[in-house]
Amino acid sequence: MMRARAKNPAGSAKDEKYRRRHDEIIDAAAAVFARKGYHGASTKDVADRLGIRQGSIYYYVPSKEAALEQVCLIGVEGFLRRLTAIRAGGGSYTEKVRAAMLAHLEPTRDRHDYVRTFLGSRHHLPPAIRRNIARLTRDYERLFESLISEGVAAGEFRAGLDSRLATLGILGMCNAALTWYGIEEGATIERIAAEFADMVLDGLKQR
Amino acid sequence: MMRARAKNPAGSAKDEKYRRRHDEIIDAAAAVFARKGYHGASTKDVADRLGIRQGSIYYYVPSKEAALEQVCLIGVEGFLRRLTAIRAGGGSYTEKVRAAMLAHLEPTRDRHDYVRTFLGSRHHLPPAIRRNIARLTRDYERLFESLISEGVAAGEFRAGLDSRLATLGILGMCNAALTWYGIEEGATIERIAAEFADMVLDGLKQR
Amino acid sequence: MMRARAKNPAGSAKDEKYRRRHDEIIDAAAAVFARKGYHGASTKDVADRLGIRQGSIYYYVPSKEAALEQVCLIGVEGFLRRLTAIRAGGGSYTEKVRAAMLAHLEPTRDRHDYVRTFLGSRHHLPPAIRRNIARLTRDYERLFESLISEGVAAGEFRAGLDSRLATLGILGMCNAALTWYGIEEGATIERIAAEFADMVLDGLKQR
Amino acid sequence: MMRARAKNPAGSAKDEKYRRRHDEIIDAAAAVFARKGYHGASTKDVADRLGIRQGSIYYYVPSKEAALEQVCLIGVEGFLRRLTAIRAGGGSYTEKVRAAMLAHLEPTRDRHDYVRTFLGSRHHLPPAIRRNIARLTRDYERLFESLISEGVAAGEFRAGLDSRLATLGILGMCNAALTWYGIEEGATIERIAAEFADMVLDGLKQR
DNA sequence: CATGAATGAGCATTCATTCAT
DNA sequence: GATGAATGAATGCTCATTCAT
Repeated sequence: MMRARAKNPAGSAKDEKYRRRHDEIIDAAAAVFARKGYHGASTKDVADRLGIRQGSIYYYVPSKEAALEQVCLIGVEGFLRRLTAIRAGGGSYTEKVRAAMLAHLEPTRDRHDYVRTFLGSRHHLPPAIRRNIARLTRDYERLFESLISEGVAAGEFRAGLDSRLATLGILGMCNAALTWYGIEEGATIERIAAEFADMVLDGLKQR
Repeated sequence: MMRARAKNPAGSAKDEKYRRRHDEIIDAAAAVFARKGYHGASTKDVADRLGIRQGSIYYYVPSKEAALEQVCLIGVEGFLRRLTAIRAGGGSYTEKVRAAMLAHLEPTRDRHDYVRTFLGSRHHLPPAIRRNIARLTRDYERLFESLISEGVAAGEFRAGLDSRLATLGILGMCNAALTWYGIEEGATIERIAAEFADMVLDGLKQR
Repeated sequence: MMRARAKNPAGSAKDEKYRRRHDEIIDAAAAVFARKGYHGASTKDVADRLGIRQGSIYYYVPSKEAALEQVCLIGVEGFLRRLTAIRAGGGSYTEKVRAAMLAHLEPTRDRHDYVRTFLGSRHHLPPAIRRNIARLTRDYERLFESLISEGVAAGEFRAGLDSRLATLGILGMCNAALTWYGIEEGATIERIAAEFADMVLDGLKQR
Repeated sequence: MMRARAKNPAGSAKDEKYRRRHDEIIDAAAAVFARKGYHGASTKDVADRLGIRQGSIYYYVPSKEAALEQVCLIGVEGFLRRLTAIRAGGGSYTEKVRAAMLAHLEPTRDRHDYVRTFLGSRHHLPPAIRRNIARLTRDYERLFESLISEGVAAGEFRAGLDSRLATLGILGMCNAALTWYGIEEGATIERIAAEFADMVLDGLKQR
């Protein structure tokens, strides 16, 4: 997954310790970026969170921007892979969309700060990397959209459905959960996923 | 409406010119805050956008933070009022939710940068104002939620619906449009509102 | 006394009004310089004190520095003249020193802010003017000192007295009154002058 | 003594180096505050004096205001303590006042810039600290005054003496020395103290 | 006569980054 | 392996000053 290191002392026993520290720093960065935004957060905030000195970060991460990149890469990781698997798997389109929504929400539980940072700060990445990540996102959206358009083609979803807008709507709905997940009481990922899926699949109305 | 001014020399004829310039500056601030985020934007960015010098801003706005406040206040303006009117008006709950979704999306068209800044940067406001605005937001969400829970009570919406989650989902879905409105081709506010309303009210599935 | 004007519209009837406004501005400047110090005071402070706009000051005064100069000139005005008169007048040296102390203190009552500004901010004047004023001060101190050294020569004051230090001590003591005059209750200029004169002339001790 | 540090990494060997640099910076601040006044001095002036960059100061001192506070605290230090000792010690009131004057003047020799800054810039301190220091000053003046009023009560000083004015006069006289100490040739602290004491205790006049 | 509007230089402060040790 | 110390560029903001109207 190409997690570049600042100054990677070759070896294997010591390397382990190095990697651990490195990951702690990225984790702290994710936490403060998620809370304050990339520009609102300082490298000192990150260092303070770990009880180390500001300069020490640079032994593990070459720059603040690189830290953002690494956080974002972890933030997007897996989305595409899992959606690909769902699409390839069995079941109706209804079941696939439901599964896709759950799959989209699960990282919110497991890598909350990473996904939040990705969503909120990815546009502060340097152009090259941003474009790289934008491509991943686009591919992901297209894959999601194909689930819907194929469902329409198969006669399972309503004809005339704008699958692009539907995709953006569903993903937007799910992404919104990042804002209040952990704050709204009793809202587990599973409940959110189920409730949202019921809403968009069957509608709010009484049958 | 309380759009406070930095130094407003009393008067009325010349005052008009002052107000116009003031509004231009707030408008420029909304634009750059929306694009770069509050902390990613500098007062120089705002000044450059107007072809004036950095310091000149301070003739019209007392601080960057105050500019954010003014932008956010314009950003939230009207949401509560219009939703209150919809709720008090006639029609089924289905019609009301549909109307509410359109009403929620319209400011995206008319005050795009303001609403985006409000959504993305309001948590950088000084505590006092942030709390003030948080209250408005909470009231708005509750009002929206009441539309749904009353729809359930009236037997128009599904029993067992979690009206809180439904509200957060619908609003999140609509807010997501701020990200890509103006980029997605052919996606007018009316189409987005209609498509989203169809989706959550009737569901994606074929009947 | 060479009170330079910014743009002096010739004439005589209107000139009166101009001069009045000019003097008001200098007076306001003296007040804020005395309270906040030259660098701690802004031209806006001066304008606010008169209810006029910041820029309007420049119609009457060419610069902040020039305002300081004018305030300082009024602050020193008269000291030398009156001390010269006292020295030329009759009476014992004791009486003359006593009179000189009162004369030195009187401007504190009548032009408090001017004298305070002079004492506290004169070293912020541009070199040329500062030197000019320094000469006045030196002449004044020498004149005062001559009163004492002549008193010694006449056998009226103690032999061995360091007249230079005595002068600096007496003037410093009087100048200190500027700090608390108007605050210390019941301390009129006359009482202060008398008390200080008693102290340095006769000493604190019982005879 | 409470000489707070900006960021003091615990330790003891290296800490010494930090403290030394910190003290150098405070010393430079005292020097430029004494010469230009708090508002007339810039942090760049302080940095230039040490041959470091403006921003580097902030590694040692949290703000310009904090630097002023530290300078002032060093400036007032010891005055109260030493006067208390003099009062508690033996000797006549005449001897005590003489000793007090010397004690008051000694810091002028040893911490010239600190005391000058204290006297000239203390009113620019933030209110909380200013009040704190004002209390110290008041206590000091009262203690000094008690030396005089008790001397009167003991019949050693003239009856009818206004001990408050006498105190303010004596201290003002001594403080004036800050202005010219180091400039007036041959005026050592001891000579100044002695001459001033002779003047106020015995008077200028021949017996 | 005075002002409204703007400027440009300077200021205190922050911050990502570097590097000798 | 990590830090203490410093830097330099940028940032928000203030302020004396100017000038067309």
